Amino acid sequence: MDRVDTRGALLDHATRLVRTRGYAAFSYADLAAAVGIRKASVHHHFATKELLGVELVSRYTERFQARLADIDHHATDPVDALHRYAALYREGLSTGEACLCGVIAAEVAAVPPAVAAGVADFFHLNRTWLTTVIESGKHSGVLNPSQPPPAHAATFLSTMQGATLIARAHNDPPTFTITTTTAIAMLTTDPGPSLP
Amino acid sequence: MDRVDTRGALLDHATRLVRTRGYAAFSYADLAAAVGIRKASVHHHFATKELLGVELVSRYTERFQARLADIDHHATDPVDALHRYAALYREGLSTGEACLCGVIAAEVAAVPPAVAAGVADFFHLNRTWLTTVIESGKHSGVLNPSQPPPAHAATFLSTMQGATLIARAHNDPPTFTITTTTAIAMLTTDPGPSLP
DNA sequence: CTGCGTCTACCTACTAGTAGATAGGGACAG
DNA sequence: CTGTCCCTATCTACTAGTAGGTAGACGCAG
Repeated sequence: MDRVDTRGALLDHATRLVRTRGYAAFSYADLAAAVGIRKASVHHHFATKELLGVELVSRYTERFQARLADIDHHATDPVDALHRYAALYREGLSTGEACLCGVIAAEVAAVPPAVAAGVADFFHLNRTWLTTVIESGKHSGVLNPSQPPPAHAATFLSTMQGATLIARAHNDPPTFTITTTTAIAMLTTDPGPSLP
Repeated sequence: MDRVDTRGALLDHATRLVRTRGYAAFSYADLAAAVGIRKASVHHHFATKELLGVELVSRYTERFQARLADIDHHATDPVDALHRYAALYREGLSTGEACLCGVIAAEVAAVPPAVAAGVADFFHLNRTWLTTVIESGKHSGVLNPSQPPPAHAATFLSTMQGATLIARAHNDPPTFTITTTTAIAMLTTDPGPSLP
């Protein structure tokens, strides 16, 4: 059969399930029902939940990376890039979806080590990209980081991840926007060491 | 019976389990084994998992609130208060424990509504307390928020929550400290509107 | 006719939750 | 002081349902 792309549909629905419910709280039965096939058929495509989890994270990371490349191509300056970056997290919020890796990070002790490693890679990738953006903003003068760019990158990433979870808990996307706008404003207006 | 405080021991162990594994990924069997009684005896103290979850969140919130009151009493100034606030999150990190409410927020769609409501209350409480601290720091001049204090409070809370999850995913508490120190530094050195 | 995708049917282990028995302690009546 | 009654805490043994995973058969396309 495979008239449409069953494997892709499984990955799509599994991604949505994990991003809303978490890794431990979604099952092959949920996934089979969502896609419209039997549980055993899911196992045909992904023999174990761990294998599915690893692919989920790596596909998510690849797609996220592609979005970062888009930002690199289209952003007018580093400030615009940070706003576009925040918009990536905001996208899923309207349907109750938080960042796949942020969700899995919350239950890191309950997921297979290979899945946890993929999540750590995702965070590392994001910190690296943000460091580059902040550095270029510093050099061009549109950003005024008072601390080393890697420290600001870690902080900005943390803010995005936390803001996503908190805004979703309140079902309140506007608060997410206020939070991210504030985080970006703090990077633009900071002149360095405090004035005498 | 009840020679020692069984109920308290159950709450202690359940808190630890949720903070490391998440809500969905811990079971009454785990909890019973951890405390050293049978599963049915856990049900004697907490009839349903939802009841246990609600009490877990409310007890955590009460204790957190008490810690905030301690900070109010002992902090030398608002900057010190923010450092002490960050230390609250850092405490659990050495044993792999993230904020109970941050963890549950990640799987909010998979927990009973009453539990999710408790988590939302926790976040609200924290935003309110942080707003007060930032306002007093603004008035005394040790903090220089460029945005309204409530916006900074939401941002700072998001940063703490995100930093906890990310630092734990990397098993890297030093990164947590860098992140929180940076977040506080950004509040102290920001002079307001950007310079011409 | 081979092989892929799907199915039915099943497995074992575990889930939350229940039923009913047992043990000990405290209150109180005689 | 003793016997009875109730309450709390625990236990063993169970339920129905779900978890992830497996075996083997069917049908269809190349």
